[in-house]
Amino acid sequence: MPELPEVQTVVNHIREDLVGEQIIGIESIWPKVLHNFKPEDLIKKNIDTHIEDVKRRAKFIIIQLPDFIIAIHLRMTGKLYFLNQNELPKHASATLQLKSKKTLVFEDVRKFGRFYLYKDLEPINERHGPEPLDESFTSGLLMDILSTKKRNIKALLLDQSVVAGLGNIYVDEGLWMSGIHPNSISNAIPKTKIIKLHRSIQTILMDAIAAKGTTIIDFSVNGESGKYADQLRIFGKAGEPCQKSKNKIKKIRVAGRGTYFCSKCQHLYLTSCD
DNA sequence: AGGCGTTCCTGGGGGC
DNA sequence: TGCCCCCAGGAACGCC
Repeated sequence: MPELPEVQTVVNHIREDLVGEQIIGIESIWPKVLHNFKPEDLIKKNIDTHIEDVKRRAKFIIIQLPDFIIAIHLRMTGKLYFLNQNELPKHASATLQLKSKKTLVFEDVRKFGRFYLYKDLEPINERHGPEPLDESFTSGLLMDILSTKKRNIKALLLDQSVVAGLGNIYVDEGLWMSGIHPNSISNAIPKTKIIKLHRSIQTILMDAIAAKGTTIIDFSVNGESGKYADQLRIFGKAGEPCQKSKNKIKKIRVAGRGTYFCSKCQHLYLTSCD
């Protein structure tokens, strides 16, 4: 399940080859993959324009052209990479044909991933919170966010309109590292713990990007895959001993998601005491 | 406001 | 071995 580090890894991987390219065709093999446009709409707009930049915002891959953007969301199983054989993979949802004869393929087993055509980032910005690795995302900002809401902390951190880019894996990791029970109520968490949570989120995301993510991402020929899986401390480890307390890691359901935690290390804050 | 259920999908795991 | 059932989950949406 691609989250911020996995999306950043994809961007880092394809960016150099894509900047300066021209898109000469788009094929939607699974028609629903194009959420708000048709292939002709894109081609009409695209004559003689070059890709200016490829970047990430929240969990979107942003292909920036002079007058519009293509935003790609991988959802659960989306993969975006340059095709280097003749036949398309079994679960190809769409392809972008480039002037250099390269083909960018979007492969997506569960077909949740989508392409969006927008004038600019505004439609994405208006439904997304701050980037957790931005300078503007301070511990003070996180404190404001948590204290002004009375919400389940895991649900809140998964909410893209509150903080952008976090998903199930990195939320569990962050809550474990900062010693906060996933069922805690946001405005009951003490300040010192919020500072710890802030630092944990940033550390975990940076380490995961450095390791090229957790999810196995097939980059075609060299089959590069994320190595952060080796560094996970809590996610997917039900029944194993916690690294800190040796207590048995539990799996429960929080905010509709499978949630891993250590009942000894992670304190449940339900009512404000300061 | 916020929690919860539903929808979209398919591969894979559990149970028998 | 084989088959069926159900689950996993990001985000949008509707309902209470």
